[in-house]
Amino acid sequence: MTGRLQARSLIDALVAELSEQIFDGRLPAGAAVIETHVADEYEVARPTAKAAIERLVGEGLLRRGPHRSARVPVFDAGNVADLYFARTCLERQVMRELASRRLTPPAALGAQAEIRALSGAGGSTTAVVEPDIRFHRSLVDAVGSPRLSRMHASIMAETRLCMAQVQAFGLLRVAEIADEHEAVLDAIADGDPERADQALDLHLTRACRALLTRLG
Amino acid sequence: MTGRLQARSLIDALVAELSEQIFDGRLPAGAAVIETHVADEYEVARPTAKAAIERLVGEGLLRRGPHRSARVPVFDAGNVADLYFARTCLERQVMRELASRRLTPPAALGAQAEIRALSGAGGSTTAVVEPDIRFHRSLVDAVGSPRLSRMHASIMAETRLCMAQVQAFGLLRVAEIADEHEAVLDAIADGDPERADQALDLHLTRACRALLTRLG
DNA sequence: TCTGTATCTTTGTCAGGCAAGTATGCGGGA
DNA sequence: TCCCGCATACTTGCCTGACAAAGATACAGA
Repeated sequence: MTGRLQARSLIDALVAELSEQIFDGRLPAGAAVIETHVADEYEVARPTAKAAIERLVGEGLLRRGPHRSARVPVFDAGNVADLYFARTCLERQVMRELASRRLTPPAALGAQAEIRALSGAGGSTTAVVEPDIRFHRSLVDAVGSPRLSRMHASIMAETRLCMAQVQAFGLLRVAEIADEHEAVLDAIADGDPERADQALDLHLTRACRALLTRLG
Repeated sequence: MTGRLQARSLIDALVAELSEQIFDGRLPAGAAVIETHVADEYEVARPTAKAAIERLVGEGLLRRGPHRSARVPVFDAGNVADLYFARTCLERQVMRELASRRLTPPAALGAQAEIRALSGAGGSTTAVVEPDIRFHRSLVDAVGSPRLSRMHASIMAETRLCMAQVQAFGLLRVAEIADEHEAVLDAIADGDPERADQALDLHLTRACRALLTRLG
């Protein structure tokens, strides 16, 4: 948990703004993010824009080579597979750890409850993305490792971008997601690392496969 | 594997130089790394020094808050524990994966051979650090996930810094390290994920415990 | 002793500019 | 017609120099 008060520098604000544009598609896949344009648009100096872009590159939300403008990454099949492989790697071990401690974090339960509610209401499927991410994040955070949380956050940022890009909302039924989450939580509550591991693996494998079929 | 040819910008060179200074202790734990000093020392402009420092902060080799100078992090017990926890998380899953594929990368075998040779010669124990890191890195790289390799590289950079700081060389016998590595490789070659997982867990747990006892 | 203030250090951000590298379009030669 | 080399425009890498703002420090006063 970061402090309640957060000093936001100009660069921080720019990073946040650009992130949002990337996530909601205003900056489409493959679009060039040019330092001078950003600087003009937000009325900041070029070094400020540059720093923000470099930070986004560091977080994986933008890619660029030397002397080339940064671009919003386009996810191909290999990229999606790698993203989910890395994510699965992290989260499987986390589930094992949580199960061996029988630790079901309240935040995860809350997020799960929200997803359940959405599945009943049959509301917009895009609305499930946010609590879903929160569910996974709260599980990872529960093990209490700052480094692990940081790595996971980075992976999830990319995941979110990937989902937005592939327009993956509606590919999976909300009820299925809720059921799979439930299975993970049950296994953790039972203190069964092996089952928790497999339940999570199934959950992510399905999600990944849905994305891959959409990509062809 | 990155390309054979690498365009090194000034900032890249600075990052490399500062990294070395941090690793070999010329910049001791807690030392402040001040933008203007770096700029003067290497005869570059302050923005250049700033960019290099920010990159090192991003890699975890320096820490800093807003309006405060960057500092070489000091590792306390909690920090070491977290570092090894995150590392173990990653590597355990990797070993499982490699074992299920029966994949023993040649680079890992080479590094292991070097360590064996050192254990026979009874040479300087500090010399084991480099091949040891190479051993673990080559295993992670073998799964072929760029993201995973990147995360691991970041963790290992911190690990190296931590070991240098605690002066952990000589805490463990080279022969023991070699034996533990051998156990991991055997389990992978046998296609036994469970055993590979546990062999690696033991290896890292021991290393971590050695560091922790040194810290008191 | 504690507190408030003045000063110094260091970072955040800016403006403007030159050099170097990359992409693009055009014209000439095979 | 197609391919190759060349000139141009665009973009980034790095620079100098500067001012404002935030932390750190030391000192004087209550």
